[in-house]
Amino acid sequence: MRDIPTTYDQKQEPEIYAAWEDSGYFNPDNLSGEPFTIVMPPPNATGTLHIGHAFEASIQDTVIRYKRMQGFKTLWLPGTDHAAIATNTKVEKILQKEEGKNRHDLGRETFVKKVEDYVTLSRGTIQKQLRTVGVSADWSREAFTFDEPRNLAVRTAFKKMFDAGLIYRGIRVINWDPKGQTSVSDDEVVYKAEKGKLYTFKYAKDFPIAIATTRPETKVGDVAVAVNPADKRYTKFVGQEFDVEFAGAKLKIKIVADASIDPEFGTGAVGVTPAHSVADFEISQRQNLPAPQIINEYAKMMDSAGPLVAGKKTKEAREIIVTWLTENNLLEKTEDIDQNISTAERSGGIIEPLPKLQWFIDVNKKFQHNGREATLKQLMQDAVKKDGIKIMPERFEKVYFHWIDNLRDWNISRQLWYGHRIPVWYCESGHTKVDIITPTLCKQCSSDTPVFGTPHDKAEKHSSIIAYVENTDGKILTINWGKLGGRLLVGGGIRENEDPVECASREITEETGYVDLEHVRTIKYSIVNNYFAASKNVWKKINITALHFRLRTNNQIKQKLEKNEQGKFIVEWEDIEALRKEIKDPAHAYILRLFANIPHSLKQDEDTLDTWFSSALWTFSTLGWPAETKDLKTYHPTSLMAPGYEILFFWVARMILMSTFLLDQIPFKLVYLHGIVRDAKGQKFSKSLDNGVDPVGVINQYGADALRMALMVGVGAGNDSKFDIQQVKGYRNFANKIWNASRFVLQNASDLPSPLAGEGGRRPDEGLLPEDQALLDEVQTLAKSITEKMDRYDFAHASEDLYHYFWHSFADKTIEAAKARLANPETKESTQRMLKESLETLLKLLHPFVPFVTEAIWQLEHKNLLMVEKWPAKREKK
RNA sequence: GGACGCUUAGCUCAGUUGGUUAGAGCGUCUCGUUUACACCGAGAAGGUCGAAGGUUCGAAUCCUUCAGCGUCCACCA
Repeated sequence: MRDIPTTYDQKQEPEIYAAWEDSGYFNPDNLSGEPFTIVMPPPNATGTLHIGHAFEASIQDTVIRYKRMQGFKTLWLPGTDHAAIATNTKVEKILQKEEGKNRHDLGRETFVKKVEDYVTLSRGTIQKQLRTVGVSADWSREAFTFDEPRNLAVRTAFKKMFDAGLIYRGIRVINWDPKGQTSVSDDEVVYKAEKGKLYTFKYAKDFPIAIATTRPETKVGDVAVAVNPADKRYTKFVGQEFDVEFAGAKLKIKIVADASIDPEFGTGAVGVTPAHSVADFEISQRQNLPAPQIINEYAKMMDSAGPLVAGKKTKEAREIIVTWLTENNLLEKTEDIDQNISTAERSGGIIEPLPKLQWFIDVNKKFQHNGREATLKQLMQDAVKKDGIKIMPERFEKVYFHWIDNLRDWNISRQLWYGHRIPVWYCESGHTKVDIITPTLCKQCSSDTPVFGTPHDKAEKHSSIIAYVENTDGKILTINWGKLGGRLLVGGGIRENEDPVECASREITEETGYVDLEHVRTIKYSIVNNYFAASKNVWKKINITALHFRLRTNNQIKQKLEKNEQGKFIVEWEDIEALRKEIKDPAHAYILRLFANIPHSLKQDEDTLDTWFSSALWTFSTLGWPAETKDLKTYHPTSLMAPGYEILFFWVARMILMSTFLLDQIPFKLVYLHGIVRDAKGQKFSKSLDNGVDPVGVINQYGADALRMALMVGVGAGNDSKFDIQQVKGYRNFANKIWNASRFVLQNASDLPSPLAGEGGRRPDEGLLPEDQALLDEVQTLAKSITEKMDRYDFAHASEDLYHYFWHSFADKTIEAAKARLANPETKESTQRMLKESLETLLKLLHPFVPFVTEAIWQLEHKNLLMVEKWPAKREKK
């Protein structure tokens, strides 16, 4: 009898995980076969694992493990999200609480540093927690939405869209969040039902038309009254202008006819407040009306609102104006109504529509795409209609199309400090520069003022600069450029570990790689950001410890560098003064000009990008884009995306937009939308309810397998589910059942000669009694049925079937019946073989769902990992 | 206002293209300590499938209407 403990101890899970991770099989470089890719929806870098994460991770891990066993080259790429707005808000709160300061007290740089420190501290917590769930993700490829490679992707994407005319800057009435002090996109606005009052009034006694509003305080910003052109009651007034004195403000109200007005509603006339209502702003554009702003970013009335309310909060102003209306006998009616107020999704602040200069992505603009005219909306529609993206469950496809139909231009700029800075620079002369790399000079200006010497300048003609960087290993990587004929030469074929002297000489003598100043900036960008252009499309990360310059005349290069190391000096890149001191030779004057004689310096746009802009690039920015890396070619389009349905618009739709536009590829083939995990009563988990469950605590108590089963069994795509700890307990018992059934088999079949069926040696059916063969056939039938369900992504039933078969057929019936047969020498061996083979097949089938306990058992008998065993049934052909 | 989803045993949910006595888990009850497991086994009770009407030889399943619950979208001043 083998000595195996009578209960499965989930405390060994971390050890098992370590064995998987150490095996290298999380990394597809160590696997072969057709690629199968999932890029993980990145949890917030500052977050901690909640049940929803555990659920999402379980789904993906189940798929990945299944596909890996089936022989796919599986990549599951993990990462975290910088979640600009959420993180920004979080740190501001901490700052307020601990130091009583706001971000402006610190200043941009200090604040951003503080946020980054905070992110560094908490980033990684969630990865550690994900490991406890058992995720078999390739940590070597881990990405962050706000690291350098992703920043390069963001800038590249922005520039490409800008160049295509799809990104524009303009003044629009946007959703302003006074609490978070930023604009937010339409999707980040959530409506809350509230009781409100509808006031019907006239601006002045002699004003001919009454209007209705729920926000009297905005009426001091009115410029017109709009009526339906077909409304006979008002036709005679259209075109007239009235000067009115309204609540202390002098207004000029024009009567205009606009088809958007519903004559049936209220008085059939609308007071138009262009600056503080999206709909009114549009009317004002059509009717050529001004848009005076009367509410500021802090939701306070501005001086332009008139002396009666200036400086007051909107709520106070409302009361003042209602009082004023009453006192002046202008208020005709006050009705109680149900209305929706707009709030900011993250901060909860009440949205104040304000006119602001912002960046937008134009979703309706036509552009050339593959020789055809298209809009971004069309690209998004086609991706699902005909380019092969499948959404599960299917009903969400309808939701998706409906969303696209109603989509307006996407406001992508945020007035936050933490996030990808908008890659746009402005110079004093008013030039705008959009670029991937950070420019230091205004190209338009500098083209008027050459920064380099003339081609005929002999001294300059024969000089060159070599710059090289040292990495931490003391290895030298070179970046060098020289100057020939007044043009700057940059080494195009920079080689790793190449001797700087050799490189410089080679570059110059071969006269390769003529480039302009732009390329110098590219190099500079790469150096500053620790990225090194090893060749045209390959970016390598290096650790720069020092940046060196050597100045030598061309013909002396080799000799001097070999012999005279005193020529070497170190400068800070931007430290022009240091450089000036070092460069004494007037022959190198042009170098000074390169750094010092800057015609117009550029200032970067203050705004940052909507966090979803960088998230939208996630499927390919994680694979190396914009470089055409091997990963990108191998793993994109990805196979599966499994987010919650609540981010279908925020994220899934935007990934489709970016991928189809930038790569001309769909980002993924299948979207499996999962539902929300609620508490046992069906309520959402929330801080205010304090009903949160810590999955790590659950795992510590009952094991990851139990948690995973509880989350997966019976939960279909798109369905919300309820989390009950009783269920987890039940599946912990199941894990123990697997353990003990296995224990029985191993203890009773250990004297059986290995290897077993199929693995060389005897044929599977050789010498098997018919009744045992029948049981094996039954398991095989199950394997087939499970495989079918897995291929349909029907984990709800696959897991349930396995649970049921293992417990109530294999354990309760097969094993029970085997007890007598094992005692009989006639039937013993056949029974042993049947038991062992059944068990092995069942363990394989169970592994994607309960990876730990199955692996633990497998390790009792095998050297190889169950994780990479072959799946026991053929793949469904499609 | 528009769209979608749900309503089946005490609870949580399955029920594929309509086909015999409607299933599972948990819970409840009864019995049981047989050398895999009490984190167990054997067994039992428990449902006129939200309501009404229709199609059909036959409806939990298809159609219509209604009710309740829920979600998303739009938002009218």
